[in-house]
Amino acid sequence: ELQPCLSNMAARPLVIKTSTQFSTKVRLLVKLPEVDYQLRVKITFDETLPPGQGNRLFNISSNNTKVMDVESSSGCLSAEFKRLELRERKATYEPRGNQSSLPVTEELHSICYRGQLRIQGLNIALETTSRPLVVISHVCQLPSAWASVMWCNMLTDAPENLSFFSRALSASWSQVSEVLSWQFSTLVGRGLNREQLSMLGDKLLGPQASNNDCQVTWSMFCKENLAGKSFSFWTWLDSILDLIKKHLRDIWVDGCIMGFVTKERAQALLKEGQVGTFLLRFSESHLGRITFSWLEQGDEGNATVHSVEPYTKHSLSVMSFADILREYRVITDGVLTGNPLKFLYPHVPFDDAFGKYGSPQRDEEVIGYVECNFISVSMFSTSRPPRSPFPELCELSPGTLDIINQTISPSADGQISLDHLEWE
Amino acid sequence: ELQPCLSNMAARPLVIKTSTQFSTKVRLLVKLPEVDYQLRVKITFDETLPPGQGNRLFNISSNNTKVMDVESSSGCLSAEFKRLELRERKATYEPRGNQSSLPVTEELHSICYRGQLRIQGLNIALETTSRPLVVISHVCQLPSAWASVMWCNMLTDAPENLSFFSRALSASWSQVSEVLSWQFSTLVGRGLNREQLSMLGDKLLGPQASNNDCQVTWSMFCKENLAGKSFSFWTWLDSILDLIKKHLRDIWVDGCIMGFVTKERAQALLKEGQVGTFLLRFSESHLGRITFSWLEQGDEGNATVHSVEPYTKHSLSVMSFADILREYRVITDGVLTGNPLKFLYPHVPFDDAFGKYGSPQRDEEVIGYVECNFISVSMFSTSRPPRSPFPELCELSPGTLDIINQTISPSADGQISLDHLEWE
DNA sequence: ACAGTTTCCCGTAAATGC
DNA sequence: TGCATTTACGGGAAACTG
Repeated sequence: ELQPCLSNMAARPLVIKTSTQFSTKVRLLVKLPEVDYQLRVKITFDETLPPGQGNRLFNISSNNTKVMDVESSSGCLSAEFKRLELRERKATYEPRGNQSSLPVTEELHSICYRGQLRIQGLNIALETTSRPLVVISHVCQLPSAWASVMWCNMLTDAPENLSFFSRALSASWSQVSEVLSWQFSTLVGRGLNREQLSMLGDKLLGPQASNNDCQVTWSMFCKENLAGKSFSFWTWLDSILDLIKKHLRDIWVDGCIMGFVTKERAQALLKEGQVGTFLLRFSESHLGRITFSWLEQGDEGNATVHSVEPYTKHSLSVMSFADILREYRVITDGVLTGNPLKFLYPHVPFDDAFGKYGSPQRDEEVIGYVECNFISVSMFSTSRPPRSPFPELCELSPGTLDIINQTISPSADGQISLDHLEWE
Repeated sequence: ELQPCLSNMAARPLVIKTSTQFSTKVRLLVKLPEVDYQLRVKITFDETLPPGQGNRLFNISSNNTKVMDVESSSGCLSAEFKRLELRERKATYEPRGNQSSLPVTEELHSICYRGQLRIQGLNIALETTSRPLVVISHVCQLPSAWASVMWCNMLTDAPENLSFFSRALSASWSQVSEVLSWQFSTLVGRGLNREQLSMLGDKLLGPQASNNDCQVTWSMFCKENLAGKSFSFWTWLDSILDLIKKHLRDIWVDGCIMGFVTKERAQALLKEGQVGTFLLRFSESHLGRITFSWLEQGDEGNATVHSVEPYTKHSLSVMSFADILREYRVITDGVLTGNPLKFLYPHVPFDDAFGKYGSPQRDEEVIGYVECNFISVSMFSTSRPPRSPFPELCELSPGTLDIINQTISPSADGQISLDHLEWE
């Protein structure tokens, strides 16, 4: 009865959330003579799953049988199953948590499609299986689930290997980087360039290893925390994909965001340019944040690079990043100075890069009110910094602090002292 | 079998959302001799509902039977039904939308509690009914539903009157104002004072009528739009309750928010005070917003009152209102001037009122970054206002505008011109 | 106690019904 | 078509569960 696969399917729902609707489609790739028959297809979930592995079990919602129709676009037979839903089958007998059990986002599942075709006296069984699926119960599991799907599809063509992650294969950096760039292309409309990928490779493997196209293990990619951080490489990168998707799509597509560049390299690049040159970078120490760094004139000819505290998704929901950049101001000792952001690295005048992202006109007149906006400001102070821009002084006694303040205040300006701080 | 009610219930779930869990409790108010019996109570939904009214019908989730237990606190018998859920029974036969059908938030329902008690040879049927309930399918219906519950409980003690809203009674303003103040007490921790209630009464009925304790109809309270607005009195008031609950609780409880005061009255009050006096008012033209108004020195001795564009829930989610007030700045012709908010009306120095609401310490040091905050600023300009604070000039030809500007700019400062604008 | 996982439910958006 | 009402589901938080 199990014939070689005569049909195939458009793999779409690679990650499925329980209690959430999804749909799937099978297509018959063989043209049949136009005779009078019905081809009824039935889907089942996890038929081929090896039992007793401690995997979760799911019931698929009822509408699991369909008659294939002629698809108008391609002319071939297809069946689309809509409004399907998975619900976990709480098995009291076979508890989860056996020895081997993987995290849920590495547990692979599949949909099986079966049809019976009776033609010219022959009885042909048609069957195919979806690509591996990951089933999650909450969107917060989606990044990990997506990583599994990516990794698995990158390294194997065998849809039936549902225990891939019990011993996940490694991938070469060139494979990984291609997949990453492709993710950016498809999800946010612009891939990653050589410099951006090189920074990512260094981050994942270190500079030597990524040049030599070393192997990236699944664990390095998705499970181990980055050095000194509390999140993995993919968790970090995915948080940035999400940030771009929600708040930075336009300026990302236009290439205004260098983004993947270390603090050291950003500093070096900016120091080559003229005062007022700036660039946009994703935070490496926090998830889903972006900052800008710019070159500011110090008072003895030695220009220094500053960065603002990175903006979160929530900040950007109040004000677009382009508006934040346009309206950014520094207040030094209570005096408002101009916007220090003049040239997007290397030499693009601010308005050439960001002029087109005008803040949308307010939808209604607010007659009678003083108009009021949030703007993003940094307070610099030459004497008594409001929230201790001199963290190393905080532990000193008040007396000592007074002496230091007195020493600093006559000659220094606020920006010089910032020179001594590290920045990310 | 229908005996007089021997039991009563703690009415809690006055508004129930479909597919969302709720619980309810019945208590037996009569002490029974301690004999060996079980008192089993069953709940049903909408038993007493008059049929054929076009009302929606609901099924209550299964756990509808319970044995009463002795409650440790009171010593009386009670049964708590937990994890109940309503789901609409889609009746294909009796469609909704009959002649009489009310909006869903005015459709009253009830839970019926029934017990059978066999004691000393007697067979006693116990029965009681909940207070009227409103069933909604989405939280956006909650304000209207809550209004119905309030109104109905204010005007009738008869729980069985489920068609109350087919001809809703009116209430006197004194009844309504008591209920409103009580809403503020219980929901946000501080009721409404005489001045606040008087403003609300004027808004609802006009000044004469509210002084004479006129009648407020259900329609005026909840259905008709306020004059010139696109929302009803209750919709507006509820949006403010919600704003306070989520973002202003502390300063509301401390009485820092005058809140309910018309623009004219605020203006008059502030003009009595010294320059820098300010007060906090809820927007009357938009839902769930708050603004501040302050007295600013004009340049010819005639102080004027300004208000900023009201803040929304979303604005306040970025920065607390106390912080917005503390950091508010005016920029006049590119020059930063100090915070104009000095004294909370009538005479409270800013820090005495708001000093205690320090912005919470940032949870982590952001070493190496220039600290950066949003602050709320207004740009005043003496010559060319950026986003037309002079709306009445917009229609003039550019040439005329130039002439006017030239006339104004030498002597005027930005604040004088604002004097001519209405403000809310 | 705790981490991985699921459930609960508000609030935005879209779909549906009348 | 427009308005009233419900459904869908992301995301924060709480509950669950070994």
